Amino acid sequence: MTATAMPAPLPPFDLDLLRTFVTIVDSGGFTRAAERLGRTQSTISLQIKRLEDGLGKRLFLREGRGLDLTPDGEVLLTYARRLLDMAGEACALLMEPEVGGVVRLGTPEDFATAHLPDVLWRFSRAHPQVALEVQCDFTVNLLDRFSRGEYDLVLCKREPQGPAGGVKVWREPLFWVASDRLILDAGAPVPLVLAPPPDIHRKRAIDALDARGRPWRMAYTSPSLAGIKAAVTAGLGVTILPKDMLAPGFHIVNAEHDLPDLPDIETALYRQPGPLPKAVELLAEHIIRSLEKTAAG
Amino acid sequence: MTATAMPAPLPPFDLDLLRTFVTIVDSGGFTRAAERLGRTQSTISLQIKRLEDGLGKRLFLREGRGLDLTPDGEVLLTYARRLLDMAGEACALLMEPEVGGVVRLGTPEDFATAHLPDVLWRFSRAHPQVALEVQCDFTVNLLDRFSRGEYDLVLCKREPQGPAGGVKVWREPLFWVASDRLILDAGAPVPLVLAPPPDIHRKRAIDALDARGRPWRMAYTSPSLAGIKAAVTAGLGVTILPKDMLAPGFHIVNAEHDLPDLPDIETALYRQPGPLPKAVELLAEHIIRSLEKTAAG
DNA sequence: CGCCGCCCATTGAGAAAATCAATGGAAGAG
DNA sequence: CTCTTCCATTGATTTTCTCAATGGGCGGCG
Repeated sequence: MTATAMPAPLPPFDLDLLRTFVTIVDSGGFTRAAERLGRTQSTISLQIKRLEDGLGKRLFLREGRGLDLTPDGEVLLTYARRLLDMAGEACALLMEPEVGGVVRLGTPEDFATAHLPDVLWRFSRAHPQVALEVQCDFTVNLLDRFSRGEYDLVLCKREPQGPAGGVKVWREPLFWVASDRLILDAGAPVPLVLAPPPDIHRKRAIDALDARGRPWRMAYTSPSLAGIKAAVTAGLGVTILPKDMLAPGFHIVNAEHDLPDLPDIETALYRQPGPLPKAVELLAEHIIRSLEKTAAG
Repeated sequence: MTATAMPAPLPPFDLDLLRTFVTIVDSGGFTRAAERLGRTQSTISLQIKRLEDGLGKRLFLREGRGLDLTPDGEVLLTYARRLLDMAGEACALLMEPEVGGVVRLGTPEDFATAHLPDVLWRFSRAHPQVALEVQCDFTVNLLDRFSRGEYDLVLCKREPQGPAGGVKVWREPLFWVASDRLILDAGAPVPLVLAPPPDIHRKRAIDALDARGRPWRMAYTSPSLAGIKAAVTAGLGVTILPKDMLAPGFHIVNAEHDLPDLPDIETALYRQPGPLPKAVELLAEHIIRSLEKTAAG
């Protein structure tokens, strides 16, 4: 799935050296750090020399008696701690017995189709003992069932300035789309192809048109993304979709038909409050981390 | 500042090995990875062996032709990528010329007093060329001036389910506190020691008492935390504070005087929209990272 | 003022580890 | 069946890391 990446630029880092580095800072001296790490003092000294030479930056100010960090040393220190923490975390996770259990995830159908397959595939490979129960539904239903505890996690669409509490995992602009077959007179009501009422896209579309005073009519209603795409392909009307969910033959027609711009759609991950089973935490972490790389601000 | 930490548990990680590992995954084979990394194939093979032996886990399934990751390998892969990314980021930051400029930070006074000194001290050591301009004010004023662009960053108190957009950096419960000297009849109005009107604590206290139908009177008003503490110490009334801000001689009197529980107070960091100067980004990152370790959920 | 102790830097030798080139074995392609 | 491809293994070579010993700077203390 991942494209071949560059061979990595120049990371001359050695976690052992970084550990020595933070140990020195925490214990307040080369000699004490040597004791704590079970090495000789000269080894510590050389390790720091290696680190400094590799970076081309001095890390400590040797002012006779006391040790002091240089600005660069201070910067490196925070990263060193984070790197060591993360390494320890990874290690702990790997040493742990395989996680198992069930995770119930609620998500909008379109999001599941567009962005989740790869994410969930990777997760299930990493944790084959975890049973995933993914259900697709409308945002309002998702939130409703979530509040009744029927899901451990839900992904929900929300307004860019929507309710807090969740972690934003995705954001993208929405466009009006139609196929070539659509014939639309400038004066006629806009034929809409949308999901039935509790759908957030439906609300978006109608609100935007009403705000502009543009007449519209509901041409086709389907709860599934496939149904909507079929209707749009058939030229029955226009719908709204994010850019990367266009089917073949679809075009963005915002400009062509003078349709109002739509606010961005934001998807957030919500988890049940309180302590959660390991498997749930892992999936939540995984979803957030997997999507944060690609999600536009 | 940081206490001597444990010597680190069991860190058998080598970033070079991890880089080899992800390169294999990305390029789809030991041999190709060897070319890309400028090593021989046998070296790659031994490096993976080292990784696997060190972890005591197999990372690849060698099924004749194709390579496949084991579940453990899949887990390690995500961590390996994150570790390498972070190392690269650290490297890039260190190689960059020293950042300079001015950062204007707005913050509530009590938060600045309790949590910021160490955080800002470390930042100024890491980036001595950055001039920090910290101003303390009430939340409403902070937000107001922030919206006029007078601050690059603001820390603001908000309700646990407050407005989105900021990053939560702190959360803690609030308590009613008083000193020994306070004499309070059960029936008499509660004497309050609070900051003047645009203060969020003031609103909290009054709302909670009103909701309970409990009479109160404003006994003392001071815009500064020091003034409030002085008044409470003098026994003039009760105020509300987070647990770790109690002055000597203060006690939590929620139960003793049957005062209503208060919702948690949450502090969030807001930054101006759009691209920001490097120094501002760095300080924002630094504040978030420094506080996330200690902040309660 | 000068001695002593503490702490970090340096040096050279020895030990350990990583790399390489070459070879072997297993599995798919033709 | 043969040929190619790919990973595992082996032994020699080179590099790197560590150690013990020594040197230099600085402050405390007599």
